[in-house]
Amino acid sequence: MADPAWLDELNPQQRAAVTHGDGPLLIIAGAGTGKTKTLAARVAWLLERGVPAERVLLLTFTRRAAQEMLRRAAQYASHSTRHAPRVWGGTFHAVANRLLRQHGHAVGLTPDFTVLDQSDAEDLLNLVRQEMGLHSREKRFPKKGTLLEIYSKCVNSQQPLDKVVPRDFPWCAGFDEEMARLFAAYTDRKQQMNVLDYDDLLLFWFHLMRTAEAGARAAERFDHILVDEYQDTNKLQADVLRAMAAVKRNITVVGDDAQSIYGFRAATVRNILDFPKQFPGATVITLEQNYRSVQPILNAANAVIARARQRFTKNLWSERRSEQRPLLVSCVDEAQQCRFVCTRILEQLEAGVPLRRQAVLVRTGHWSDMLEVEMSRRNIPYRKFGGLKFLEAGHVKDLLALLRLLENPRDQISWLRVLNLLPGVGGATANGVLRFLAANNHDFRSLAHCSVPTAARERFRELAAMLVDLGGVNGPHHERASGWCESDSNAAAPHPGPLPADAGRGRKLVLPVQSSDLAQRVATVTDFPLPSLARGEGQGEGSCAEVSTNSFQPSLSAQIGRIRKFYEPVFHDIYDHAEVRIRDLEQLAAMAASFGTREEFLSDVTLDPPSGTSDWAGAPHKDEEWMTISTIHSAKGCEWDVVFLIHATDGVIPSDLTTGNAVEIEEERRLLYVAMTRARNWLYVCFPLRYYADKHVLGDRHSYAQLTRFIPSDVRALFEQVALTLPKPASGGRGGAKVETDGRAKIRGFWSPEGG
DNA sequence: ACTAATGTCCTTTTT
DNA sequence: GGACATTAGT
Repeated sequence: MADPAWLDELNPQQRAAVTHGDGPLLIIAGAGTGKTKTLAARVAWLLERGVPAERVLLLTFTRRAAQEMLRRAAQYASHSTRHAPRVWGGTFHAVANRLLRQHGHAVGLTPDFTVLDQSDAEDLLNLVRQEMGLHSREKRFPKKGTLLEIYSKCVNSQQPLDKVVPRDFPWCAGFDEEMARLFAAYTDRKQQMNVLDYDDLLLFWFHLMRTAEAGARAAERFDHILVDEYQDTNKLQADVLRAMAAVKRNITVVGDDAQSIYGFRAATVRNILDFPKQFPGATVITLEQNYRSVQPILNAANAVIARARQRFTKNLWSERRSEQRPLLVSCVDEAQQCRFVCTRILEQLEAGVPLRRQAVLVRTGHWSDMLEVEMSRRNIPYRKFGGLKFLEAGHVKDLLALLRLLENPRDQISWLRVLNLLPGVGGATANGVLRFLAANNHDFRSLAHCSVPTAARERFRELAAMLVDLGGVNGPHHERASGWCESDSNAAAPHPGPLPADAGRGRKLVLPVQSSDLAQRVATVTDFPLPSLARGEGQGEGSCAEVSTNSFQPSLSAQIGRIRKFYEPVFHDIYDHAEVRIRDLEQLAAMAASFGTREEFLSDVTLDPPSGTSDWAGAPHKDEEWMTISTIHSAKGCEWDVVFLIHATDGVIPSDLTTGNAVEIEEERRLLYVAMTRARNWLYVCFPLRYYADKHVLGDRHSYAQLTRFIPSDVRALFEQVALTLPKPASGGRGGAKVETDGRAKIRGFWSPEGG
């Protein structure tokens, strides 16, 4: 077969990677070496060679990356590659979600599970913790966020508590026994609720692969597996992959150990370093020619990473020459840093670099707060990625909770959130209602007979009416004792992770509720099945057909419309600034319009949350000009002509919050490396010398900062160094900062706090 | 006995 | 500004 013409666009290493035949392949692809292009071309090449698109699996770090790659694969468009969209593409979690809805029965799952996002998982963990009485101990028990981190790290690294806690959470020592019990209870509760958390998606996929029949079928399903960003996978993911590739061994992984920045999520650089051992006979190809950055930027970046240990040595080089070295800008304080960045952005814009080709990068979301104010003031449009998410807004979560309830009436977390919306309802009443629901097979119709305090009565009635209107699916299907159907194979064998041994068996639904008068009363009023439900009593014996006659589901938009009819009056009662917030609800509704089913929408929203505040509407923003503000993590895989890294101080990079162990420090070094290698032509590394202490702390104290330790003096020499100073307060406080090495700088609108 | 309002601490990175 | 603990109020 003749090679397609587009192969000529590739350099020899890229071409070797793209045209690699069968067998394991590791591509070490440095920053900007055409990794996306190579992977996309390989997909296209496989399709050209006649591999059916649906037998190719492309695992990426974000769904967006998958889409981009498949779009590019389709661009190498011969007739056969137009099928690229039929390739299975997505994140590990999204693919797990898809596979488990189809084959989950082999590990005791029914296809109607819902997925908990992080905050839901934390809330559930907290609920269980409280019920177990672990919150009131003499010594302070770890908080929910920490608990979930610990749990998650155990699962994802496949290591037991007593190994993880001393190493990564030394301050939580001494609670091992309680935590083990807590995590077991948490696992049980998820079963009762018919929900999976993020980690479960991987965990159950892993166990699916261990079942004889379904595991073999899953492994059979794909002829080729390609994995992007392999350096950011964890042990559990690697185990899943090994099982998926066990039969055909056609696995291609691409990554750069120097860009591994997800250790906090249990990603381990060992996966990529050990790949040749894990897959004996693997071909290793290294891509070193960088097509992105000018050489002076690479020189600086190479110098930063040169001091890291344990890596595939590679030195990036570029044909893009330039006289311009990256700039190292020391500012007097944060305010000056903001002014400098804004001014330079506008200068670059005038010089012909559009806003979309410029970006500001920060270590954590809040470090751009002051800059955002300044940018708004100067009318510089921007979008922010990473940091606070749209989904975390209370009112958005409310609406989603209502939607989830319809999907999975046993979702306690959503119930608690929804019930707390009602006036006069707190934890105790909510618990009572939950108990009541449990006793009535979670049938919405039973709510009509549930008593609640007077203050809540009217709204509660409206809620019940709404749920009954929309909740067609509510019958025997949901009445199995645990919602995890009988396991047909007992392959869900226990392992170091917290999957319970009895995952497949039926489990009695017992809600451990603190005894409270009201809860007892509410529960006893109707602690018997309602007449209309009696037929559903026998453990899941009702046929599904019987349910479906009752389960006409209105369109998703109609459902949301009906929900809003109930929710918006409530919403106005409890939130300030309703006018602003209501737009979010509209956006949510607009977004949902493009989804077919409720399940798809909910899964998508939890597995691939919109990353920016204005990420939702999509098309309307197409033509607008805006620049990017992003966390370094979210900037992975991106590039811009001009990049500003701000707050490059010690204490920010590396963060003061790291526990100080060498592994974490090394990751921070790579973070800096990732940030620097995003830049094509201009790189500004900025750092303020002085920080004003929080307003909460002692008056107007300030502290002094230093440049990050990852740019020591010998590396500094590779930068053009710029020191900004404040002007003398002669002209009544108005003036401009002087850029000592660059007289052109015109910084306007500057108001010196010291000078005034 | 519950809910709602007030007070105090800390504040990564993301599927 | 939000999470958590505590107190005031119904």
